[in-house]
Amino acid sequence: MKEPLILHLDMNAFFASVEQRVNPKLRGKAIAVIGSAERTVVTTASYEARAYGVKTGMTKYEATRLCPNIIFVIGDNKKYMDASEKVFAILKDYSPLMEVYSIDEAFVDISGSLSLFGSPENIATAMKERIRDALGLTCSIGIAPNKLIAKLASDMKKPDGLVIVKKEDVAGALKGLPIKELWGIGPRLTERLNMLGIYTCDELGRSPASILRQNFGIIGERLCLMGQGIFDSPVAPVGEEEDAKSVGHSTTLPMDVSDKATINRYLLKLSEMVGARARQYGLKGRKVSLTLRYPDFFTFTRQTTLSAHTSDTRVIYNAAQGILNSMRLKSAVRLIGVSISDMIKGTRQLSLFEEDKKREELLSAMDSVNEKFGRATLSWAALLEEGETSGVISPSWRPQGVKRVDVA
DNA sequence: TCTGGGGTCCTAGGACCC
DNA sequence: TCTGGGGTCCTAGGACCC
Repeated sequence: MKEPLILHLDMNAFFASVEQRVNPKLRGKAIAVIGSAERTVVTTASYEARAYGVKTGMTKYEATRLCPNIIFVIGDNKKYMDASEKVFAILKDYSPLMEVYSIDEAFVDISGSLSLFGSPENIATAMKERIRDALGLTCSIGIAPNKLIAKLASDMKKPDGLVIVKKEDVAGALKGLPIKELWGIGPRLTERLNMLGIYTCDELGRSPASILRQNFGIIGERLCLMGQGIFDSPVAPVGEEEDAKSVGHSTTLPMDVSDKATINRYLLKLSEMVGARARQYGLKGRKVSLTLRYPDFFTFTRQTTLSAHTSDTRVIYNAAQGILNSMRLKSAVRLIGVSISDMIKGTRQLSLFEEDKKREELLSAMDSVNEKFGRATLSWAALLEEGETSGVISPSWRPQGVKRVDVA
């Protein structure tokens, strides 16, 4: 039986590095990739900007205060998707067991790759060289007996790091390590564990499973094992991913809006984005959720269950609108979101009624145009009419986030 | 000129049925 | 005039991740 050997790769300051590659004027400069022109936050800061303390999640105002010369770049997910795919293609050359974890992270099970490619060091070094040659980008790699420790290891040295934690060194790596460093232990769990007198991973590993189970239920036992560096979740290779369990889009409005007609236009836009993507995936959902956020950031969700699964824009829109009409808004809203869940694989059954058939043909025609010319090219008439007169949705309005997932 | 967007998983409580 | 409990479905919210 082979020793399990898992590699985790994490691209360094990915979006910012891609922008610096594409535009030489940005190289060596403090830049931050942001989501949109206004009401946005830093998505990724370049290392030059990080030196000033600029971090993900900061507002433009905060970033500028720390680093007056910072250059803001509005993100272009297509670029990052392209770079991402090239990176993953390289990784796949070293093992078929490659799991894409996010746009800039992947796990590779290299247990069976050693006879072909040599030592773990050789494999990691080769990957890094090829990524640098092909894309001009650096990454950090961690190699360990499982995903948990591999992810920890890739985080230990940045940028351009390579850290290998052997089986016999796992306990040493966890000794004295704050629990919040572990994948899956966030601020809330850290606080609750601290209250039990548990601060480090080795303390977590030594804690009685019964105490943890009592306090954290089903995840208690897992926590104890994680503290010991035990984690048996396998690498789920590309092509064997599960279907999406929900599909949603949300947007923070350029300004707070209380007018229901305006909110409805956004609902229609978001419903179309959700429906289009669900149809692209061949999925249908039976629950429709509406998320709203007030200016004070109070955020809440209301959902409704449909009588049948759908990916039809109109059905999603009507459901979202129904939810909206059933409540009384306390104030203007700053964010609107629509999502569908409780999904099934869309069975390509023939419509019973001619009306439905026409609708489906229309939807599929719209999708193919959207594929070619971008999401916002075609829209519902109501949206365009209202949008022009009110000016709230400008013709250049582009849904953020949709490209990240949609552009192949 | 405060505070993005896309997800997964788990829990808790109420309705309803047997 | 009281007593029960299991199971499912549904909604809402929160923790966590990138």
